Formats: sequence, structure tokens, C-alpha cells
Amino acid sequence: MINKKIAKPSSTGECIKMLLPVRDSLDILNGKWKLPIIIALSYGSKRFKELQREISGITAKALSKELKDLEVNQLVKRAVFDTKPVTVEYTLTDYGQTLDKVIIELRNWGVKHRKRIIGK
Amino acid sequence: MINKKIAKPSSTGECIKMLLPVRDSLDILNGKWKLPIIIALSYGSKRFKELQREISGITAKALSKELKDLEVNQLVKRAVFDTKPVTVEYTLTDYGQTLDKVIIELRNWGVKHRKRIIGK
DNA sequence: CGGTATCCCTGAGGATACTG
DNA sequence: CAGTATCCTCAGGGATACCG
Repeated sequence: MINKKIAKPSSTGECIKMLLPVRDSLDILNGKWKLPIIIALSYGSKRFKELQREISGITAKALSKELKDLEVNQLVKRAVFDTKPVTVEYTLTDYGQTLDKVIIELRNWGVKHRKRIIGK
Repeated sequence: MINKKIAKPSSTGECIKMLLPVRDSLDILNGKWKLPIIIALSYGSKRFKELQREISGITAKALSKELKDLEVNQLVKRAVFDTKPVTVEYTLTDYGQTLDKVIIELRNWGVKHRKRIIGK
């Protein structure tokens, strides 16, 4: 049971109440790059190339697209500075920071999972 | 900052420690269906058709494939009963249940996100 | 019931080159 | 630096039909 206080066995109504919000979250966070980007930015604002260096394996094209998605959903803010050459800085919004608990739990599970795999 | 106790601004080393475990988790939970399946099973063991009915939009092919992935990673157990016609029951393993905190946080965030969207 | 087989198609993703 | 443009490929997902 996910939560013994709410869940009743085979209770479809309760199940739906869990499924819908989780799907809302997954729709925003889908793909392999969005959470890694958010994590990188949670350690401070970064520029495009910095992000690309830090997030191993991501291409410029993918990074560009994912940043746009995150900006549309107001998780990330883009700031352009009129230097030469131009400087662009990406910052996690306050709203983006509300994902902290989700990320912590995903990290905790990932750490345990890795131990389990190595242990075998 | 994700966690003020660990994170230092622009600390790439610390950032990596967050990125790697999260990517381990995302590798296991990738796609739009795995967490919904796990949630549905967290409300009790279910048969193939029950799952398909409960998880709105999933096709038999996708469900079949996702269940195999989850079984390989030992999050779900498959039990065949020699009735006629054959009955197959899918159950969340103890290990699968350790995802409860991840799911709770994703649900909490999804609920807040929906309120935010509707509020606009 | 519990799936597989087949076909088709979109879109994510890599490689490379190029621009303001 | 901060991307875009182009080309390509290939896995994933839907639709439909079928099988033990």
C-alpha cells in the first residue's frame, strides 16, 4: 500500500486520486533530461555551456528544447545579458524549487537501488 | 538549493552526487506508464485486464512490455494460475513498495501543480 | 483471458555543420 | 558563446488482427 491511511484494497476510486496527480507531474517532468537540468540548476544559476558540460551526454539540441519546455512551465527562467558575445543565464524559479522533495526521494531511491544491484 | 546541508553554490562534485542516483532511478522508472502501473498495483494485486481498465489509455502491447520491464527489475511479480482460461496475477514486490515515498511526493507536487494551473 | 504479431508512423535523439 | 538548421535513424506507441 502506498499509504495505509488512505488506501483500501482494490479501491478504484482512491487509486484514481493517486493516478491523476502523478500523471500530471509526469507530464511536466517527462523524458530523461528535465530532472537532471533542474538538479544542476538547483546548485545555482548556470549558462548554456555549463549545463551541457555538467549534464553528461546531453546534446545542444536536446538541452535547448528541454530548457524551452521548462521555461514554458515556469520551472526555469532565462536571462539574456547584453555582453559580447551574448551571455545567457538559466535560473531555477521559486516554483522549480518546489520539486526539491521529489528530487530528494528519487535520489534516495536511486542510492538504495544501486546498492541493491551492486550487492547481488 | 535542493538541500542546504549538502549543496554549495556551483559545487560540481556535489551536483554529480545528486545527478547520478537520480538518473539511476529515472532509468528504472522511465516512460509514462511504469509509475502508474506501480500505483495501481499498490492498491492490491491485479490481473492484466484489470490493469488495462484502470490505467486509462494504455494498450495491451505497452502494458505487456512495461510489466516485463518491471518484472526484470523485481518491482513486480507475475503469478500464473492454472484455471481455465488461465489467470495471471501481478503483484507489487516488497521492493516495489519502497517506491512509496517517491510516489507520494510526485502526487503532492502534481496536486499543487494542478491547483496552480487552474488558479491562473 | 492474457497476451503476440504485424504494420505503420511520429517524434525523440545523435551527428555534423553553421550563424549572430 | 548560445544556440539553429539539416539530415538521419531507430525505438516506442497506436491500431488492428489474431492465437492458445
